[in-house]
Amino acid sequence: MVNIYEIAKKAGVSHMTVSRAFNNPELVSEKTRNKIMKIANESGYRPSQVARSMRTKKTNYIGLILPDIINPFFPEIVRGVDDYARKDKYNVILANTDNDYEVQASLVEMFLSRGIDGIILSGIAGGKKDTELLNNIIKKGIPTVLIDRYIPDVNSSYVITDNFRAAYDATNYLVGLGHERIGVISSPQKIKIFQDRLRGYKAALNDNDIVFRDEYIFEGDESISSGYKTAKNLFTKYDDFTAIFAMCDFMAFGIYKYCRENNIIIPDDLSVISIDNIYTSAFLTPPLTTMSQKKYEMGYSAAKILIESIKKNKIPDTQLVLKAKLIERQSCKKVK
Amino acid sequence: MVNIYEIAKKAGVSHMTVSRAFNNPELVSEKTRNKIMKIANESGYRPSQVARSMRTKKTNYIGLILPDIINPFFPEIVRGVDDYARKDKYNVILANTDNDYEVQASLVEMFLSRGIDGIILSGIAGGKKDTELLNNIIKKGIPTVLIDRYIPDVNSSYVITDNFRAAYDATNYLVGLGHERIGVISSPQKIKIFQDRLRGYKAALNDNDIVFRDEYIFEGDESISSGYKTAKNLFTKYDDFTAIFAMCDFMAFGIYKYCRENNIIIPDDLSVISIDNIYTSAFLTPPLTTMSQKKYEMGYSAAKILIESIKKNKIPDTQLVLKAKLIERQSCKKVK
DNA sequence: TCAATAACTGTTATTGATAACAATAGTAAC
DNA sequence: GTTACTATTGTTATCAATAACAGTTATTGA
Repeated sequence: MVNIYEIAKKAGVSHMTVSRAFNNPELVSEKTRNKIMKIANESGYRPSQVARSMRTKKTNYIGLILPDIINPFFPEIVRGVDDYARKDKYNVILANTDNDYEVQASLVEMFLSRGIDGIILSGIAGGKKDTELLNNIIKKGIPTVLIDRYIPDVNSSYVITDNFRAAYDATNYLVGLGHERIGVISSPQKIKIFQDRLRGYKAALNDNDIVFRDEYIFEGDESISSGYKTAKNLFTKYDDFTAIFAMCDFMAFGIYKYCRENNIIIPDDLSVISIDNIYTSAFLTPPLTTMSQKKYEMGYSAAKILIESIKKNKIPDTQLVLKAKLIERQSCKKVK
Repeated sequence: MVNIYEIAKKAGVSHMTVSRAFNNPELVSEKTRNKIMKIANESGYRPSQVARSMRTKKTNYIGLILPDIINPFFPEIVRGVDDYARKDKYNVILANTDNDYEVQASLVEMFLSRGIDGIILSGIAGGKKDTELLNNIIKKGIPTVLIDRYIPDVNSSYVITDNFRAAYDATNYLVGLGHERIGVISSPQKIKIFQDRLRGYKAALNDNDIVFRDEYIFEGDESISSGYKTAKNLFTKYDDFTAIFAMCDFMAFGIYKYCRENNIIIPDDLSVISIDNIYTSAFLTPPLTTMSQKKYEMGYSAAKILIESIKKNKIPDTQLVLKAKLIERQSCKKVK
């Protein structure tokens, strides 16, 4: 690859003038600039980002760490991040962790060593070690934004859904259809945002004078298979639920599977509502009614918050809470 | 961030010894090495990848260009790429193009300027400009591997499914169930791999002494909505198909939607088979019978081919063809 | 005991850009 | 004609590492 000195030589100027022609064109006379640009084009010259990063201490890379891109919750987030980032000439380094703490930690090491400008962490679990890791990153002064998670006592930026409200609205919708016995297929309660969803469920019941029962809560792990298993548990213990509130679409997929295999007709025998609205939920039979999370916007906003703070050279401190929206399809029905 | 000189100073050695301790530990005495490593750890020293890249002309980055990560065909590929890459300490830069040629070209520019070590191109359309772009990259000596595409007359590496065979097997499976009037919802025939699929369909008909009819082919664009529209076209023109072969799962999703809205029962009234096996196809009602493409393996192998060739410092020249596998679910039925 | 060799460690140059400061030329004002 | 200023361009140092080569010990064998 041709470098800045060769271009300078061909154009009969110093390399600094070439550098300026690219980075501060207003400092170079139009005539010189045109000449330089012409020669640069002809020679296929491109300023080396590596050399530039060496000097400026900025790489224009942001790291995006998530559990598993195969989970359909994430691609839209990734797309949002990439779209915003590229507008500003940043590139996204994607990495999957499978929620493995060691992997997460080694990725952060790798990113630091690469001098990336900021990190977006999606779906970090929030245990003790995660908290420690996050604190460490923040202490090092690397701008970081969380997506779909927040960690109490850690002062970091994040973008989340109003989870309390989403669960409240979902539950309220079911109650509005006449349901009173509503089971919950819950995501792990050790994670803060799922506690918020449970609180939303409780609050909605309470506001409708329905008694909350702890034994109606069945906890899974966010996978389809755990939705299936948990539904099975639920139905072996009780057979009189008229509705289920699942905390994520994936677990609703598992419920659908269980119901199909056991001749439980959705929505005639059972209403199902969940939270997420992943891309294929509309194509289940019946199409899934769900609280749509603004996944693309979460990614887009997180990238915006991150990159703006990188440019201002300060740690981001924005907390953004987005509203979920009820997508009424056909998995819920009025109870007789 | 602390640099190599500070570590050298603290350890009472030259910076080269520190460099060697990290890169060629066998050249440094155990005693010195341990001391250096201890000090490096305590100081939180990490060799700067940027400076290293500056000198070695290798960045350990690979670029992954694809149309749209939201399309469920791609996440598994991405996962495969990332998994292989990270084993070898490479990181993946992800970028979406929406099949826009300009975006594609500017990404390639960006990647070149960043000095990435290789490119994986997934789902490149294959028109004249794409061919030109690809030829350009190859001419520059940047290792490149295509996924799910190959371009005639361009001598590049690729990883694809045996598309002829996949379509042949799908069609043959339908014929085996007694179907003779089999419509095709086709992906764009300007793309080579889809021509191969059509040839597979024809060959299977031919081998079973069924006459091929051009007017049974309806071309869509790989989206769900085009599957829907194309199905509509098909059913307004004909009402006696017993089966449809869709060239991708997404278009099968569209067919399902059309059928649900028009009281056509799958598989009683219509058998549907397709190619892909994206993650949620198993959760349609009825679960979709489809030829599973080894998406994860495609990504993994492409990364392997690419990175191995990067390490050997030569252009990759491997063409890998993977077999698709029939996943028999419940969308196809014996015809009476 | 000394030369030859092996095992380590060090010095200097280099990578391709930008930062900081220096210098020059040209123009306007006095 | 000199000064002051602006616009433009140039020189040198710097960023943090590795490459290439040079040196220094330590060890071995005759």
